[in-house]
Amino acid sequence: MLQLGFIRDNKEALIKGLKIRNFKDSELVLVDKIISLDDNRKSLQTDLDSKKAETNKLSKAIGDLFKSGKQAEAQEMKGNVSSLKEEIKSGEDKLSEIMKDLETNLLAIPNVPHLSVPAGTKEEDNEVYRAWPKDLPVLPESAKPHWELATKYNLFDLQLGAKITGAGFPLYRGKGAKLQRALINFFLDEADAAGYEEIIPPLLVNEASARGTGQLPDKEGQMYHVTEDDLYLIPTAEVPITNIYRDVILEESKLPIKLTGYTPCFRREAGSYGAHVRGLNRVHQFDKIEIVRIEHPDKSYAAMEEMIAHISLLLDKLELPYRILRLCGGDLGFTSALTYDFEIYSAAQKRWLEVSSVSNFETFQSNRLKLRYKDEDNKKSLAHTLNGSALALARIVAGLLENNQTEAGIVIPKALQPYTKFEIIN
RNA sequence: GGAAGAGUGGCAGAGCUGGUUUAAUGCACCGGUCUUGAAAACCGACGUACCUUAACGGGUACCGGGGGUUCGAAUCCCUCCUCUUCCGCCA
Repeated sequence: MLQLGFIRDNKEALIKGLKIRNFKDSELVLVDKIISLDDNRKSLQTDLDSKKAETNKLSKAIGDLFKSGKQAEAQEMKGNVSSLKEEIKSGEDKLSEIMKDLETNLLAIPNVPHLSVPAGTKEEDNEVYRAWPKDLPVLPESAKPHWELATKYNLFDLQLGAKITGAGFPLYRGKGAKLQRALINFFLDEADAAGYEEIIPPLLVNEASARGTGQLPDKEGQMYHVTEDDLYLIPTAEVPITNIYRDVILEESKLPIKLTGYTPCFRREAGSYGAHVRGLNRVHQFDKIEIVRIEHPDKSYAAMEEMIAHISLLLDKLELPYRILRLCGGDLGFTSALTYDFEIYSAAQKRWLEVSSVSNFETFQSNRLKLRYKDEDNKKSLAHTLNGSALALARIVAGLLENNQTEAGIVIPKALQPYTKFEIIN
């Protein structure tokens, strides 16, 4: 959610940004509507505040009269307050109505895209930020997609997952399970080495947390909802980890804050189906190591570069071909100012698979979280929040299996061998 | 799940028979005096959000959340949440 002050002061920049996001003229009137609602809010509040000040003064006077025994005068004054009270009551009703209206409209405004965000409406418009510098691997015709390899080597079983739970809940077994565990530990160790504090958060969150990071009310249908207790299964560790700092005012010297956490992630992915979701390409439950940063506004983009370097290193160590995309206005998430997607190349499927998404939310998320820092002069400002996957497992596994298949079996990259304790899956 | 108790400013902790509490007091933090420096002592400032003002300043709301009673609520009532202790269940 954007700050009202920002919208008022940067109306032109906001409208320009919304156009990058392909807002139509009919939708752009929202901005003026918000400003005029806020005007109403201000004048109404000024009016209400002065009326309340008046009643406070009168109440005090009544108390003094009672104390000095002037009952009759006190009673008379009581009568004078009642009309004022009625005006306050109706004013408050009106104010809360305006506030509600204002909030609804404010929630419809996405984050302002960073200046580097390219225009565009679809995936193909995303800009290749860093291409894979070498030739893409080519596998023999006999190469198999990962779901066939999984069956051949007994690594994971989608039918069993479906039997136990439903489609999209893979069951890993044997070396497939060990590979998962190895990747999790590898990613966590790398994050630790890069200075991120490890967190094991709750996997279910309450509504306030889901709201804090912006999953609600925007992506309601994406999350599994435990209605009995009104809790949500986390779609990403970003939610519980970032909410550590909900309603917090940090000392500026505490910045930056760097956190990481491994969690399973649950996504309903309502409405997805088809060839692109076969195997591990898109599942309801997958494992992910997330990195989260809370940064000073001046340093958030430098931090973002660091995150990109960190994730690149992981993929280099895993010897996977990858490219980095800068998302266009049409593909950019609602809450993000700038997002880079990492895609690995699956040689068997002959297509790119998204394995990581790194976003800078600037103050969009921290405004809703009420996450601030105060500087030496005690001035409070919203911090910038960023996060990225480092990395998401399911598709990494898909890529490893496919790209590393040989006659002898599937070769485990050197960097991962200390974790798997085996060099080949055969 | 059952019973009892409790939730007050960064922390500790009064107020809780409704009206000099504009939330006492202590500690911590910050500024100052003193000191070669520090400590101690003393003086001062010391929450968050919003409205208003060019600024100084003024105003409103907030004592776990929400609602109610009253001219007036930290204080009374209702409701929800959380924590502590005991019991039950349990990896």
